[in-house]
Amino acid sequence: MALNKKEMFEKIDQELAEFAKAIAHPARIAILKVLAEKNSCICGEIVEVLPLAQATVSQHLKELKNVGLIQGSINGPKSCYCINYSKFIKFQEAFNGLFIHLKNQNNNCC
Amino acid sequence: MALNKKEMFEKIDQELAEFAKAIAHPARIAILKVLAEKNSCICGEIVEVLPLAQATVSQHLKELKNVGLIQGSINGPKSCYCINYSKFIKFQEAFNGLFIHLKNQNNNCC
DNA sequence: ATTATATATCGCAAATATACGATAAAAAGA
DNA sequence: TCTTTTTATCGTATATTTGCGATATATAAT
Repeated sequence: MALNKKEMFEKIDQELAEFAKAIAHPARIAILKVLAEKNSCICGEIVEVLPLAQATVSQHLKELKNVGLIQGSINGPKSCYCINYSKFIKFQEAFNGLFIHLKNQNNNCC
Repeated sequence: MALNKKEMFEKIDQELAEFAKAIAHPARIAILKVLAEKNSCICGEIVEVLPLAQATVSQHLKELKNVGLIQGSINGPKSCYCINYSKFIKFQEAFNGLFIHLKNQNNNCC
């Protein structure tokens, strides 16, 4: 794989793919659900609930943060994470855009 | 990585993650768009449009087919692909389910 | 029958993702 | 100050994904 071919596609498709990748692991979906359900959103609580090591959870949190779906603030030795809803809505719109795009022409031929 | 930890999460999250993975590459999003826009959906036409080799496109088509988002029928030496809209709607519902789940409780704390 | 065309699959190389133990860093508590 | 607690990061092992050339297969065309 000499070159990263992803950059040769439309930016809008790249962004949507990036977001899809962020939620393309059940651990990250579970993390998002925990963050939404709990009032507090301390990293340690997520580690307790998930069947993964602390280092792995930290890595998943980083990925979600990199794509902008969550934000975190350091709170003494603890880290507080929560969902960035505005970013989330943006991606939901992108998804629905794709869905609508695909459903508008129903040329089922096979 | 001794064990595949993905199986330790809820099935509903696993399924959503699987779908997200299918559209987590701009080439596969582009393929879906081409299939939706064109009346015909012959593999060769997709290869022409995408900046990828035929073997690579064939592989992406296989992944989309495996997850059920598209279906294909052999038509002489050519292969005809199209979107499986019922599957697509099912996944759209799964996505919106997650979005609603996350948006209902807006406990933004950081 | 032979050739051309279209697509799937094989085999390989390189890149990326996943997972975790060990350790670093940073603040709270004793 | 020393210890404990909490989290991030480093290093490493393994798995998966991505990409393509070569080849196999199957049909159409000549």
